[in-house]
Amino acid sequence: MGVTKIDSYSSSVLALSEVFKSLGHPARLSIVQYLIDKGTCICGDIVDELPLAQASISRHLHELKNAGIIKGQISGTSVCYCLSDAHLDAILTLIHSIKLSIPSCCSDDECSS
Amino acid sequence: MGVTKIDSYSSSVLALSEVFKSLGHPARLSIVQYLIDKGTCICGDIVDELPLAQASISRHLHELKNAGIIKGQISGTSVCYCLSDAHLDAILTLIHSIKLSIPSCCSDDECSS
DNA sequence: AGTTTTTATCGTAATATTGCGATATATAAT
DNA sequence: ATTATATATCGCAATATTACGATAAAAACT
Repeated sequence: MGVTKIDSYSSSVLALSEVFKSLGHPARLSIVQYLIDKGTCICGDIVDELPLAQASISRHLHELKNAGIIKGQISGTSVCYCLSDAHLDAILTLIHSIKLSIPSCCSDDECSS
Repeated sequence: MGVTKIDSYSSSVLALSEVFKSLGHPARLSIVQYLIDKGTCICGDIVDELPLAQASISRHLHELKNAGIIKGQISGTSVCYCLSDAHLDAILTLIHSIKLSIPSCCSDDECSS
């Protein structure tokens, strides 16, 4: 975060900004989108989906879990992740709202024009 | 953002994550909170509110404007900023929802316990 | 026991962010 | 014209983030 004067803020503002920060990276947002679409994932699913090494995906999953966005359940050798329902509705609403208002984007992915 | 493989993501995901990223810093979130409370501000208002130099506040305002969160209207020697109404409702809902679910925080600021 | 599969963690290099002082710019007031 | 007020930008140093390969850890299978 650079030279952030982190101790100058209330814990409420800090906690809130952590949630936003965790969603403020395209890889982590892609993971959330994947979970919105598919419901659950294991780390390997995302490794297949994004052009990042397994170590990097694991770190991003860890950060999303830290921020309370997702939760993981150990199942054999793998860990099954899903969206934690804490802020889920609000996050979905915001994502939907923002997507609608991004002029350069059509429905889901790239624009042809 | 570190060594981000930024060209591997759709413009939709990139734009969306930019919005989240801009809210993911305590100073910028404090500015948004100020605007929720008071409606408008000039740069100097925030300089009085936060323990940051004028140059830093100006940069944060610029980033919020860049992300489409706020807009500024020149008025004499100062610039009057207010929340842009694009994602406003959705952002308010999310902030409210997250605040409710932060266990260590009571109503607005620090907890006494 | 050894091997495979899956995830997590460590160390490190590359890059981004943050914050500040100094300075530039632009309007308003004297 | 000069001064005051308000904001923006530049250059730099300090710190944070990101990504990777290598390796560890832990369960499942042979």
